[in-house]
Amino acid sequence: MTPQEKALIEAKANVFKALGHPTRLWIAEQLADGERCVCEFVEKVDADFSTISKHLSVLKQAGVVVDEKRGKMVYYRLKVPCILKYMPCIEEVVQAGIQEHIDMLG
Amino acid sequence: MTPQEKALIEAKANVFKALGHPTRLWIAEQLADGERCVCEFVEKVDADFSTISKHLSVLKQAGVVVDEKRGKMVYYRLKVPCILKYMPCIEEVVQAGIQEHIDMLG
DNA sequence: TGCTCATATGGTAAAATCACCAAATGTTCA
DNA sequence: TGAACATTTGGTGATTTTACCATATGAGCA
Repeated sequence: MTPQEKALIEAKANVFKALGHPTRLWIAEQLADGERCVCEFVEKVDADFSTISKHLSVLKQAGVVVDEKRGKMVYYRLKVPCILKYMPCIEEVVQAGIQEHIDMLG
Repeated sequence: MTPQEKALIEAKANVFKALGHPTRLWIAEQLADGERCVCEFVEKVDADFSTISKHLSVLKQAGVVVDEKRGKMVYYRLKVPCILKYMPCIEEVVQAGIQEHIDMLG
């Protein structure tokens, strides 16, 4: 594996890792139909302002979202919306796991 | 958010998390064109047998791969191949980040 | 049965992640 | 300018992840 290949796979893994936290995944899904300000997330998740802010920073640094400050507020949106096209496949993985679990019990 | 919704998003995040490690993502990509035995991974990655085995176990428990023992060897394959279908999008995220970095320097 | 090979599991120390609190920053408005 | 607001940053302790080593399991073969 060349250093370039290694760097690429690390960057890609980093994208998955960023989405690999329930709160961050939820945030990404919230951005499906457009931008949201930070305050909207804090309102809906029962978590500290700073916690949300740090999650957003992880998503931003992974390249999943971009932010824009307008007035007092900061708005976030998906940088590369195709990310969301992934979800049906992920749900398929989850469903397969659940089905297997049911089969095992039955 | 209902308990069901919460459980679903946690399960989905877990799939992303499983892919969110360079070695595990690499393993998943290796499985693109069919099954591989554990020994093949160990050969190509410079890591301990037990390390690879544990990564495989994470992927398995997340529902990404399935294993099958045949004779002395254990073979792994992708359970839900669509996982790989969206790599171009992930690469797009990464590329966008790199481009931005270049622009910033230039 | 006993040996060897392929893989898994348990233990452990170092590093990373997470959520909260407190304090800093930067923006608007009086 | 100064108060109020939205968000970020720094610090901390608890928990999780990771990679290695040593040991266990389980299959095939002598």
